[in-house]
Amino acid sequence: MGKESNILHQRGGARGRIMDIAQEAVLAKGFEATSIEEIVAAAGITKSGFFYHFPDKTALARALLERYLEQEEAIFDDVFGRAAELSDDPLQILLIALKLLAEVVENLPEGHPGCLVATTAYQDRLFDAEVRALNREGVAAWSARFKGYLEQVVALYQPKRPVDLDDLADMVTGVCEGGIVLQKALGDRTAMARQILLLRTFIAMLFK
Amino acid sequence: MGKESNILHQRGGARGRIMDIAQEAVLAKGFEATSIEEIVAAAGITKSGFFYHFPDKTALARALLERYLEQEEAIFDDVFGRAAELSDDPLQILLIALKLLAEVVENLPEGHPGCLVATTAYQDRLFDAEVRALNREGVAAWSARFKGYLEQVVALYQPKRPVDLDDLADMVTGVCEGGIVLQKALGDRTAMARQILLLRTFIAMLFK
DNA sequence: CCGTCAACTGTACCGCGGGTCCAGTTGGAT
DNA sequence: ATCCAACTGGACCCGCGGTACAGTTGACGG
Repeated sequence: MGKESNILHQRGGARGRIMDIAQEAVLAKGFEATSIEEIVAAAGITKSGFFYHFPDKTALARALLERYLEQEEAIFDDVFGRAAELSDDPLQILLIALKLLAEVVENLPEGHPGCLVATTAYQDRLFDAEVRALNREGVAAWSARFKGYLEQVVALYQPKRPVDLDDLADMVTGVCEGGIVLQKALGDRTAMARQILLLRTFIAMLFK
Repeated sequence: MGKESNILHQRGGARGRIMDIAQEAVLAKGFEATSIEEIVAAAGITKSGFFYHFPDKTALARALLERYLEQEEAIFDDVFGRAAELSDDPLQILLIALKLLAEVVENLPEGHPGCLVATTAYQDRLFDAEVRALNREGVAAWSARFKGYLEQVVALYQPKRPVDLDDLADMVTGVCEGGIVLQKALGDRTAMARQILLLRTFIAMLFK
């Protein structure tokens, strides 16, 4: 039968399109509420096409989370990489990176669409141990990254108050996640960026 | 404290039980994934019994959110009320209240079960404008409360850095929400309390 | 020019469960 | 004895996840 020609169809194949559509829907409605039928309708394929790419719906969930974690790592690599080109001082790098992160988030046209880690955490009884482990390790990797930067900071700067570096590293993730919830609940697309910048102020205050 | 719902179990009947069971499931699986059949099975009633209490599933969502917001207001009233009995200084009251809040959260046996506001925000396409408005106003009310306390603080204490009071008020909510996500994702029931205490440290640092 | 393979389509089917409708029952207060 | 709130019972529709499998299409290598 004649293929409906959408330019998007040609680029990247159906698998990526399925995942893009599914991710958007999952972040707005939850995983169970996102039906395979609506995904394939929006992707311009058939149900059979879906099951060619994913053995079942849980495989889609796993693939979404894996891809999301990779994308986030890439964003952090980019932001901290750009920050490291602008300064040699670990504290400055961290503060610049947080500024850049706030900018990245603010420049998203519709605001941050939501974090798959948060949705997964709030629906973890839907998923198997593998997906839950993936989520746990994803967050742990973020915290480990931030803790690494913080350790470089405390090697040079004495914190004004005693703080647990693990908690502070977790707070970077936590403020992002909380900022997204605020943004979605309040319908205010600038909330997340403002929360990141406020955390940045606190970190600046803590070390100088 | 949630004891009222237990009383309701014995006196009133199934409505409170339905809501308790539904809330636990919604916070662990999402709204759509929580089936009416599992709720009524756990509550020991029939499907017809459910629809006697709620015209449809969305009415359950609205009732859950309304009750949740009231319960949270009661917790904040309690925590800030107890804090106000221990000091007359607005900053001390705020710091004591945050400490008490961390204690309340830490003493929950299974950790914080999750925030309905966050689940609702992450599934808002499931709900109508009324539920979304309820969620927005609930968060706005929390922020307004915290901003009120902060205004009393800045009337006496000069912040060490310029901060937007609205953003700081939002951050109390945001850190709680982010802390819950961390807790769920990491499987660490102490994460939320530690995040609240770290925010407390930052606020203390900001004002003295 | 042919064969192969990946990437699908088309069709038929199953079972579960959300949701609707409504008629009937029960136990406690008045 | 009556009334009503709080249910029960059962029939029904349909959307959706998932299965099964045969057929189609177009690019590419030999």
